[in-house]
Amino acid sequence: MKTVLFPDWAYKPAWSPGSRQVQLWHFLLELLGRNEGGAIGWGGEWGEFIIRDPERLARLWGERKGKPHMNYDKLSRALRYYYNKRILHKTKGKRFTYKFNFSKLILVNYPGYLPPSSHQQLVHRAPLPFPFLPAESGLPLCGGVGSLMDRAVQPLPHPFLLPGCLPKPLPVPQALHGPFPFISAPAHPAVGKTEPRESGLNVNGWPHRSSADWDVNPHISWNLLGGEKREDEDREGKDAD
DNA sequence: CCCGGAAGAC
DNA sequence: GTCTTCCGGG
Repeated sequence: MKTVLFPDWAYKPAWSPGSRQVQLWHFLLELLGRNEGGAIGWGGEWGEFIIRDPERLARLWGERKGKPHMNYDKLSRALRYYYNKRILHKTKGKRFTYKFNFSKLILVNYPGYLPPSSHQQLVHRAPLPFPFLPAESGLPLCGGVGSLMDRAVQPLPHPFLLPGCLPKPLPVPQALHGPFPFISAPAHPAVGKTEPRESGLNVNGWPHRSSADWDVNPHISWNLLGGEKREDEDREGKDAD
C-alpha cells in the first residue's frame, strides 16, 4: 500500500506541547488553505507560494502573534530562518516567492509512524484521526484557537495535518520525473494484499495517493522521521545535465 | 529586495 | 527553540 505523505515538519501539530504559539509556517499554510485571497497564494510549482501583499500578510501575522509592529522585513527574516531548517526555500529571481520543501517526503502511516525496525507491522490504510470536513465548513483549517486541532476527538499519538492546507498539484504522475526526489515505501512482502480502499481522502485534493501511481526508483533512500539525509536539496527548473 | 549575524524576548 | 528586532551588506 505505499503511501506518500509529507515531511516530518509538516506533521508537527500547530500547537505542540513544547511551543504554545502558532508557528509561522502553520500560519502560512492556514492562509493558503483557506484561499483567503490577496495576501498570499500558491505559485506555479508544487509547494511554491507568492506573497502578493507583503505588508498585509505581515499585519495578519502580527495580529496572530500579538506583535503590532510586525512588518515584511521582520517576517521575511523569520522565513529566512526556515532555510536552514529545510522548511522553506527561496525561489530565486521571483519576488516574494518562496517554496515549501516538500521534496523530502515522509513515509508514515497515520496512527503513528513506524520505526524502521518494525515498519512491516501496521502497513495498512489508516484513516485520518479527525473527521473530514469541507473547506467551507467555517472552522479554521490547519490549527488555530478553537480549530479542529483543539477538538480532535481522540488523543492523537502523532502529529497530523489538515486537508486543504496544501497545494493540489500532481494532476499527472510526472511529478516524479521532475527534480523531486520523492520517496515512497518499498514493497513489503509481509503485507500481502492489503488494499482496502485506494480512494484515500482526495475529497479535498489531498495528495494522498498510492505510490503505485508513480514509478519510483526503489533504491532511493527513504528517510523516516528524524532521518536527515540531505541528498535532495531540490532544484528549480535547472537541473544538472 | 534579499541575505544572514547578533542580541534578546518568551 | 521560534521567532522579533535591528542592521550592515549585496
